[in-house]
Amino acid sequence: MKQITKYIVKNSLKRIFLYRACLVRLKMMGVEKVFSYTLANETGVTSDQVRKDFSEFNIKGNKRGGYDINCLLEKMETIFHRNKDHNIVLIGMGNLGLALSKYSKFVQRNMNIVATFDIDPFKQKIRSDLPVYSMSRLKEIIDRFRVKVAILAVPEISAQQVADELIRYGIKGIVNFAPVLLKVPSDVIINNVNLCDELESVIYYVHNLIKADGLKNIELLYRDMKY
Amino acid sequence: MKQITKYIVKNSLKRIFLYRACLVRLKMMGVEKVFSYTLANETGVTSDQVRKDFSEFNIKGNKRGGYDINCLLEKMETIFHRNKDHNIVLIGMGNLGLALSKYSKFVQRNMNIVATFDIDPFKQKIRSDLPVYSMSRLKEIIDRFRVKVAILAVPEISAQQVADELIRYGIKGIVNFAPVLLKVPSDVIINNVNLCDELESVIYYVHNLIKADGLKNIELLYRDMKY
DNA sequence: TATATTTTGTGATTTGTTTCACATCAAATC
DNA sequence: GATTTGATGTGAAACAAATCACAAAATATA
Ligand SMILES: NC(=O)c1ccc[n+]([C@@H]2O[C@H](COP(=O)([O-])OP(=O)(O)OC[C@H]3O[C@@H](n4cnc5c(N)ncnc54)[C@H](O)[C@@H]3O)[C@@H](O)[C@H]2O)c1
Ligand SMILES: NC(=O)c1ccc[n+]([C@@H]2O[C@H](COP(=O)([O-])OP(=O)(O)OC[C@H]3O[C@@H](n4cnc5c(N)ncnc54)[C@H](O)[C@@H]3O)[C@@H](O)[C@H]2O)c1
Repeated sequence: MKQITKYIVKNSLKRIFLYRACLVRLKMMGVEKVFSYTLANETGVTSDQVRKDFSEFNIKGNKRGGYDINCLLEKMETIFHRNKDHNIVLIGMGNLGLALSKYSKFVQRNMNIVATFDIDPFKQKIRSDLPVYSMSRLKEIIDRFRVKVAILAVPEISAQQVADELIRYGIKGIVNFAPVLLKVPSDVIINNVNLCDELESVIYYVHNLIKADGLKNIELLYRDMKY
Repeated sequence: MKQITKYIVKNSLKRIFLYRACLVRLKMMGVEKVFSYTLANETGVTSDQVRKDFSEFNIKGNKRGGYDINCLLEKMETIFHRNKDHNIVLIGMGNLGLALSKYSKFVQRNMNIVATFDIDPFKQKIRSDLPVYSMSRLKEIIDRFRVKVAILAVPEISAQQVADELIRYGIKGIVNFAPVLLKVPSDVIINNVNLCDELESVIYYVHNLIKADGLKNIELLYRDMKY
């Protein structure tokens, strides 16, 4: 029970994802081991940071020998519970939901959208690899597939109500695309993805960059954009 | 030229977006002024944080009287250059690109996708509010509409090459949905949106949360998920 | 007009994160 | 097998962000 109390900060988690993507690429290229500075170069962080991050997750390499890519990837799989499959539900088969339902990378990473849901009977006829159910079957499916995580792609106005329903049926984590802050119990994880904000912040930085033209240490202006 | 050297950190920028969304909502409800703790309550941060953030952007309120919502919103518009319109191009009209091209919130925030592009002649026939051009017209459109920011929704494999092209034509900021780290000159802003990672991090936190069931200060586990 | 109250704005302090620096070890070389 | 070399791993130091605490100001009240 000890190490559970230790929480992992979003930024280092994000960097770990970066490292992993890079490792996968290197592996495909036939590379078998890496040094912290290889990963650092590829991902735009410092090698210290790479090692510190690894140490945070208790990942060990070989002094002088660097890290074995296979070991590294295996360790990461365990850390991220990727040996198991993860069943997901997707609510809202509008423009965005439809795109997400067709996204093949989720499956490649063992994250399976087992079913999608929409309130609109018309949407329920969408020809797709995935079934589109009416909301009345939500509980049944969540129970059957032991779903713990949901993707929420319904309009702003319905987001809270749908979230409440999901949580009532046992959902513990939501990736929320609606631009609202959901009110949820403290044992439910919400990850808000707000694409307007993402676009707007780029515009903001670009403008400042243009105004600051000629500034030496431009990277200071947007150093947190890195990942 | 003084204040330009001061960079704004992504987190405080994100919080400002939160405050703004909240202010817009309150305004619609007829509210005219707020206190830092009102905003704090609504957005789940502390009132100190709200005031510190405001002070970072040089936003002033009235001692005892709080903040006037209209002034606040106006100030924010200026800070975010929202008095001007911003022309955007969208590259890649696949599943995701199509959804994004139909997203009405961008326009509501003065961010106009003026044209979309795809290499696939078939995609160029998509019936949509927006024109879908072949890549050969990219330079022309970027010049004509003085576009500085692009949304990149092409496959991983083409992302770098398309980014290079965009930058060659003068694009200074990219919201990149392809799961690759683009190599770009230091005066170009990249904002990577990696939806797999977003989903996976929720799964990670949910799992740890379930394991840590009964832990007092659960919020520690995912405090950086807040916004 | 004086006093109490309430909220802002910001240095000071605490807390958190990254970078530095170097001991430690494993391999390569002599 | 001793010595050099080159990498890891991690406390210590430096830096950055969030919280605290309180003076200053504006309003309400007496
Ligand atoms: N389209 C985009 O590219 C995009 C980008 C970023 C964010 N978003 C956000 O994602 C959400 C969905 O956007 P969209 O463009 O797909 O909208 P949309 O209107 O195309 O789709 C919403 C879908 O949700 C369904 N729905 C509505 N109420 C529901 C309910 N109570 N239960 C179940 N389903 C319900 C609707 O029938 C519809 O099919 C919105 O909150 C939007 O702000 C969209
Ligand atoms: N579909 C999703 O929900 C989703 C979610 C997250 C991330 N992404 C990422 O977004 C990107 C697009 O995803 P998608 O699902 O829409 O893929 P897609 O294959 O449906 O669409 C990609 C589009 O890009 C076009 N294209 C390919 N090469 C091009 C080039 N050189 N120049 C211009 N256009 C080109 C293709 O013709 C196609 O229309 C991918 O990198 C994907 O990993 C997609």
